[in-house]
Amino acid sequence: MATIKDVAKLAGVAVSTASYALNNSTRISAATKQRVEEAARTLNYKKNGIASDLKRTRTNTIALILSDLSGPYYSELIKGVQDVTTANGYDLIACSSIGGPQSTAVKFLREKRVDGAIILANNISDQITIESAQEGFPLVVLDRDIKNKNVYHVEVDNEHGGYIATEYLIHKGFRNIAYIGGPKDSNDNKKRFRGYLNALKEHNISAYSNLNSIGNFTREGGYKATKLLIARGELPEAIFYGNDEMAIGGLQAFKDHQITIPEDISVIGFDDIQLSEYVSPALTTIKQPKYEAGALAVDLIFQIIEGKQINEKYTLSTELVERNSVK
Amino acid sequence: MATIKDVAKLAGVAVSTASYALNNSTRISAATKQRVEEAARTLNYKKNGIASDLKRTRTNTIALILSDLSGPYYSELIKGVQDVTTANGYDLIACSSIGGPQSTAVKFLREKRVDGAIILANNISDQITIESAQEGFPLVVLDRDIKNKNVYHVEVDNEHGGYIATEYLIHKGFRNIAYIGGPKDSNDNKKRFRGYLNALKEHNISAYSNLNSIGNFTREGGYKATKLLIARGELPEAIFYGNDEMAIGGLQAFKDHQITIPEDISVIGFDDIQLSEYVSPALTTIKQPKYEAGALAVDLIFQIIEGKQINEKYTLSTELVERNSVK
DNA sequence: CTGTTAGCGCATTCAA
DNA sequence: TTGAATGCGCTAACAG
Repeated sequence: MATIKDVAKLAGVAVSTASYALNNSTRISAATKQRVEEAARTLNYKKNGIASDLKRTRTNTIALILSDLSGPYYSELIKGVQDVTTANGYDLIACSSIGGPQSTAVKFLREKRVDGAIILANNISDQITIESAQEGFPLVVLDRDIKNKNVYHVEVDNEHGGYIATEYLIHKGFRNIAYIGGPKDSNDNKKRFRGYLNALKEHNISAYSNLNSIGNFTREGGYKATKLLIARGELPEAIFYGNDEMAIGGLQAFKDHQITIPEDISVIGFDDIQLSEYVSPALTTIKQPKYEAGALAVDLIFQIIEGKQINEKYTLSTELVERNSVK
Repeated sequence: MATIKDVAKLAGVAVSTASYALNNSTRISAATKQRVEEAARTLNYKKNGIASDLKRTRTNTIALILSDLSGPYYSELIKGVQDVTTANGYDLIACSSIGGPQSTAVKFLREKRVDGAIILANNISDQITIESAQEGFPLVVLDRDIKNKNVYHVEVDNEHGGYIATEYLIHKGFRNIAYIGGPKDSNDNKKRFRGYLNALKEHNISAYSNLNSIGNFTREGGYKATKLLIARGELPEAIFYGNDEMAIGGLQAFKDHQITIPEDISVIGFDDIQLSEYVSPALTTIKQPKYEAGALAVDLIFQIIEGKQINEKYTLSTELVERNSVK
């Protein structure tokens, strides 16, 4: 494996000259540059990026920590991250936090292998996040609240989203509205539920018997929770599912029982995942500004890298998407 | 930022001792080890992974090169890659090849930042792939044929897949079968088309007027190609779309024109993406063994790293998934 | 415009 | 069991 030394030797110049030539420094004459490039080509020289990074004490890359590289896929959000990173001339790598402390994600978080990181991974502990955050290593968290120096936070307004979902159902004339929620320890879920309660309270409507923290944010969870609801025999007029996956599971359960949506019962979800447009009926839901969240997250990283002072928390707003699952 | 020197100083030992202690060498007494670990903790020491990698001349990580981190999402394939990588104690990072020669992917491919790479990115040129392949840097390509030393190749049998798709339609009694294809320069597309032609020829059926390389493998491309077909006025009895995305676009176009599937015309796709199960009607398609392909790809990397001799090409077979889009 | 040289932070060899 | 010394490959300050 040829190193820059070999290239320099073959070109008959000093190592530094070779380095300058290869890195497009202006201080090198065209002739020398040519010679060095030619030498590099004949030796099939490839620079060792690791050595380069070590020397410069920066990597020019940002890590995106995901709970699982194989999905669930926050496509829009990643697009936002990707676009802004590229626009700033940085590189982006994605890694998974499967495996907890042994995971690739933790390795990258801990070992200064990147210049900053964005975390969108519920399976990474707050502790690891806090331990990794340091002066000069900006960390932006997207899916939780962490109060800690050097940890910044972008979130969508889940509470208000829960509020407008419920408000919408109330405006449609429903009074008996159930909330089928996700995991108890999910921050997003808590906030959506709170929004739901607030909207009800504002209209002096009492909440439907609690089905929070039963659906687990999965399609299957939504299916089972809905089956349970049906088995109880007292269906509400409308259901607000904590996320679209659960709502889609619910749609399936209703279909199994010949209950038609939205004629018999109205359904609203949360997230606006791609699938929600394709299920039948198309799912009315709350859309999150995912692209913007991703873009903002990286933008914050760059601001911190540039030494600017920024807030430790940013909140983006949600929006109703009307489709066909509410009567 | 504390380095290992600082830790050693605080613990009152030599740097090497600190290194051994931190890396669980047996040659360090328990007492010393404790002292070093404590020092590391109080200084909030984090090792510099880059320096470590440079010294050891290996990174213990594999790169997965994708055309775009934000999808299209080869979920199953990535899962295969991920599982096997983790099982071998290696780390996995994903990076995108958007931006061509300036992309993160190329940087990782060229600069020895990883111990091996798997390429699933149509937007990376053969030339870059070939240039990057070297002794000691195994490269596995998943979406094209490259004949070159040190480049290995895992593919699904697209030709046979195209064959069984067409064969299936013929068996259902159709004679007038169109193929709507993807990009002209796509290897997968070429092979699927060839399989289509072979099946027709075997039954002495002539091909429908060529619509190959019109659909671009995108939903929108499939939509437009189908619109064109409809505008022509002479609909075939059945259509074989080069991939599911295009087929789904086609379904939409037919819906726009009140043409019902499969009553009026039969449709078959290729890939078995997640969505194909949810569209209406559910899409009959050809399933690729994606998980296996991903798993095999990494497995090959490890075999090469271990110095074993392997074939330069592996082919996996496809399978028909019957749903409701063929009459 | 080009060459000499000192580290970047760490792991590891060799002596003690 | 520990410590001193070396160098992984590269960049950049400095000198010429």
